[in-house]
Amino acid sequence: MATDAPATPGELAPEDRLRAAGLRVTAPRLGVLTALEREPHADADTVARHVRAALGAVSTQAVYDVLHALTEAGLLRRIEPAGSAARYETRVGDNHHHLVCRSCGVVVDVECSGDAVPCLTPEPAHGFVVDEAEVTFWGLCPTCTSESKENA
Amino acid sequence: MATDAPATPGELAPEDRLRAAGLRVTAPRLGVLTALEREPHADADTVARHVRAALGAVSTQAVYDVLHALTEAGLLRRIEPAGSAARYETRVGDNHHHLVCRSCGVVVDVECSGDAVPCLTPEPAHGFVVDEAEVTFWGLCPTCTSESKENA
DNA sequence: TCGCTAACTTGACTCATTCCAGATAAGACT
DNA sequence: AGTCTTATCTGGAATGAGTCAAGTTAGCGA
Repeated sequence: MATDAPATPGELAPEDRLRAAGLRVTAPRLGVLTALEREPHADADTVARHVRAALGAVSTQAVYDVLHALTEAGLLRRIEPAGSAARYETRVGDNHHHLVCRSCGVVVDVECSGDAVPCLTPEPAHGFVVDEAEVTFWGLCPTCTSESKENA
Repeated sequence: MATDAPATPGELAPEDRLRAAGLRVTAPRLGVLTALEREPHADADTVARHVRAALGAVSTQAVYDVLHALTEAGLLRRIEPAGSAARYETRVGDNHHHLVCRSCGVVVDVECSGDAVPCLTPEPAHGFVVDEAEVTFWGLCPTCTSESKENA
């Protein structure tokens, strides 16, 4: 069997992604990538805890530095749902959106409906040069829905 | 001429909107509503400055309380574009979206393309009960676009 | 006009994140 | 292997947005 198979078929392993982006391969960086593959949409603190569990001591600074560097390099995408700290994910490049639970804050990916990009261009763009359309769906996750029913 | 005509035709004056929502009419609340009608998409701090300019001393806490109460009551809508503090607007009830400048942070309203609501329902909602689709367009405003051209 | 209660004041406090700056460690090109 | 850089570490301090708590003020219905 292959060692360290990439999480997503067709994608490079963490190490190779770093190299491809012209970044040095370091333990904290691999740790951050691995942590986010294991738990997508984690915030900085959660990532730090994962990385520390895997590698031992890693400074908070280092985690923030890595998250910034990888986001800058396009290996991570940073999302910031209203009301929660910044979260990161390794799914980049595709146009997917997010579904956020108002109650527990959990975030799940949703594909952009259909294969076309529906809302990518607002009609009269007010002179803006638009480069991205971000769609966030708000609601209640299955767990929180059933919990609120119980209390009703 | 009518005194204190509502800002939007067909809408109630700030005072009446408060009463209609079952809220007490107080100077800070009227100040906040007026400030946001004058400058939509202002953050808490900007609102506080406007209100103080109009009324004299008003505590920061009062401004936050008012913003929360009015948001709760449905008189304000809170938006939180990534990277900036929470902003508020008095346009509620209609399904409009936002265009945010990556450079200067300015926010402008965009109508939801067409009259239908395009992206309101993600297809397989993963069991979520979705109640809102928030669309944010990112780009450069006309001013920042021309400035970046000059430096090129 | 009175009194109840919602709304406001003050001030301390949390939390995520950033900045700083010198010292150390470890990739990677030669 | 050696050197040059780029990352990371320690750890302290600062920032900005927003919250908590307890006491005071004032809207508004009776």
